[in-house]
Amino acid sequence: MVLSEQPATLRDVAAAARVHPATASRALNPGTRLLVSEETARRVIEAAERLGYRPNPVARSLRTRRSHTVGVLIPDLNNPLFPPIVRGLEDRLAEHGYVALIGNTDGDLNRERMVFDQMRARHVDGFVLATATLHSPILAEAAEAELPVVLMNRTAQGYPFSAVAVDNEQGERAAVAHLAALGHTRIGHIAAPQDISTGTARLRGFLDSMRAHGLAAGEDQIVYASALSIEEGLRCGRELLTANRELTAVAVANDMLAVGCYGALDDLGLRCPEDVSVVGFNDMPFVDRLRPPLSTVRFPHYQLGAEAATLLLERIENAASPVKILYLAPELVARGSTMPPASAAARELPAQDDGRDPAQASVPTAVPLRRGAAHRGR
Amino acid sequence: MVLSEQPATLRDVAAAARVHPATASRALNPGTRLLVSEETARRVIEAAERLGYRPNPVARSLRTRRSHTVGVLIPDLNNPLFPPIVRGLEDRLAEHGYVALIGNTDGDLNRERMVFDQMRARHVDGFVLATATLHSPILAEAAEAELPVVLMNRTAQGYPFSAVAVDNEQGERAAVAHLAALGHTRIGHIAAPQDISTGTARLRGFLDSMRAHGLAAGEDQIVYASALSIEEGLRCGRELLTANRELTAVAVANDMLAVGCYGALDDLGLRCPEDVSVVGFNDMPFVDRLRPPLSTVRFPHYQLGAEAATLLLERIENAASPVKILYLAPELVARGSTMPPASAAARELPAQDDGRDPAQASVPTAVPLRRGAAHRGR
DNA sequence: GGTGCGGCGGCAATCGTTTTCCGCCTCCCT
DNA sequence: AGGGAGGCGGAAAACGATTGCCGCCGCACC
Repeated sequence: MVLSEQPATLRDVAAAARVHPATASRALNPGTRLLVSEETARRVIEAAERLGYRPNPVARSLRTRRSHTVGVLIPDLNNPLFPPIVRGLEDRLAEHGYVALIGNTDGDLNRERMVFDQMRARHVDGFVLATATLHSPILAEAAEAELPVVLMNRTAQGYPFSAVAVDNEQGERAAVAHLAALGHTRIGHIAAPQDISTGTARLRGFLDSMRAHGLAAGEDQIVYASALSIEEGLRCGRELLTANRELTAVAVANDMLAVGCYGALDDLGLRCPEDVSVVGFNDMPFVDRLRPPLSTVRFPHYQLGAEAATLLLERIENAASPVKILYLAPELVARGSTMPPASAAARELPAQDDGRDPAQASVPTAVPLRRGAAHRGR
Repeated sequence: MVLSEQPATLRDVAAAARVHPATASRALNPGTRLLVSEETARRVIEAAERLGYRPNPVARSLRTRRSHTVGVLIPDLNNPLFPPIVRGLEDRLAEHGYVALIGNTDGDLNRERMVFDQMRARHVDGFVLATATLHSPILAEAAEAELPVVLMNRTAQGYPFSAVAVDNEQGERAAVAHLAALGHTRIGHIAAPQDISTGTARLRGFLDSMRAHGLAAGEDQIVYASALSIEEGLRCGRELLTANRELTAVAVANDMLAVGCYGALDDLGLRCPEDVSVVGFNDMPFVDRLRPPLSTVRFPHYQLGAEAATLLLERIENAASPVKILYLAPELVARGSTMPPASAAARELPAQDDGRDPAQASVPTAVPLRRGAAHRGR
């Protein structure tokens, strides 16, 4: 590579290799390389190398109508759940020469429309939407325009979009099963917003599992969050636990809400897990650093993003490729925020799927009491 | 706006308004509008409106060599410190019609080079680098190529780049002053990597302030982290506190490290804040949710990003604009992780800037002991 | 009434690629 | 030896905007 004022263009390469620019183009593109003789290709490639030629992606995009850019709409990048997902997405895209344009929407429809339009104007080749709600107008618009779209994490009915999501029903059932196995019978639920697929699926999982365990699940045991924020978790936690003092456990549909719920417990003078067990959903980063470490439902974040990227690339490369819906299996991870209810007799705890006794992972200052009780019971 | 198969081009608009495409272009661009008659401009604009004309940014970029895109290099997007900063950046950029291309580097030079080259190939108009280290080869390269660059959060000596950063020395001095005011005399420091400006500045602030308070600050009181991760914080915390059992407080140069340090305290059977006070740096999201809530040094995250964007836009719009270095003032926020050392006689605590007694904010299960002890001491 | 000037807007080149359409040359087959 | 086929590569037209240059027209001044 030689240093020059202006970066080398295809014409320069062609001139250096004594061929026509068209030939140089063919020689340089793997797809059309077989159209030129091996000798010519070699000469062109060598010249390109020597001049440090970098194809101008703008010019290429103009001609091919491909920007090798995809738009990614994230409801809230401040939620630490998303960065690892985005990482998986970006890495997979990068393997194929694509880059991601990240847009925050804050769950605000106007904002969502703005960034969506902005990205369309920039001719992104497709979209990964982590913002789907029941009433997203942009889904209909994207379907209408036949844009390649993949829904990520949240799904939506009635659109011809590929999607990758978590089996939320199963995940929430596992959360309830965990609490039930510990001996809890009066379990509350803080539900995520019901215009989001994760909200309804997890609520369904909760109700299903409660019924399957023969436990009552009345309307007074459920509080509906209107957003996925710590503040909203605080509000819901307060409401649920003041209205329903007998609850010994809360299955929270989202870790951000669960973090808020911790705050509510503090406010009400309740201890976690001694007075109330809490289980979240998502296993977002840092919840294992809380006191007590949060029991929650885990799914592979990075993979979710990577799979979404793969699905989108399939649709971009071949518009006729089939629509796929991919579900990732969730897994309960028991930590310190769940333990048997204070009223329950001490007894053998069931083995946990990550091999850790939940009591061992809980607050040092709190665990010895419980562990002692368990030992006495033997 | 009328719906059509192909999106309207400038030619379509021109045809609809019965003018030449060149005239339409002039009429549509605010900068050149005064070159056409008011009547013509009106007609063109009206036609554009009617056809739902959206200028093709790719074609425009090809001609103007401006992509209205800037590259942003982030050392670790999983660090929750960065999302709010990026938000500020993106919002400010959006106001001026620019979008950000976000790139993670993981503190890996190879990765950094890859995304940097990738972004240059895409003809970004400038860079915001939050990844500067003493030895970043790309800084020299960017300077050589006279790219518009703004350094964010981290600075570097000897480059003609604008920068926006925190006054890290002052911040760390405030952290030490806080601990000293509580009565601590044996204070350790977990230093951030010394090839990063924040690492050296905070260490300098620590040493300065220790000296100013007449406190010893020997080499055995300092451990150097080799990365800004929780794991590294864990390692450093263990090392510092096992080597130096008399420490009653640790000033940690970074919140991620501080979170790891919490883990080290647990491992060693030490309680925070009763046995060891901890103060971090950055006030990244969620540290107020830890138990105990982390005392730390705050700076305005969103603003940092927004100012970086402004600085970069200045440089882009006018390459001759002066280089500016902007420092944001930090502010100590005292939470539950700091209290007077156990050995100190109980006494009036200085008023905290957030109005909360640090003891009140700490772990409910732990605080009563300490609070009781304090009461007994009166 | 002629000349000059200024405002408006058309013409065409240009940005750097890709791709379609051909023409040429070679080689092989009959 | 002639003709056809096929491989190779050149010419030129896109893609959709911006912009330097220039011409036209009208008005004003001498």
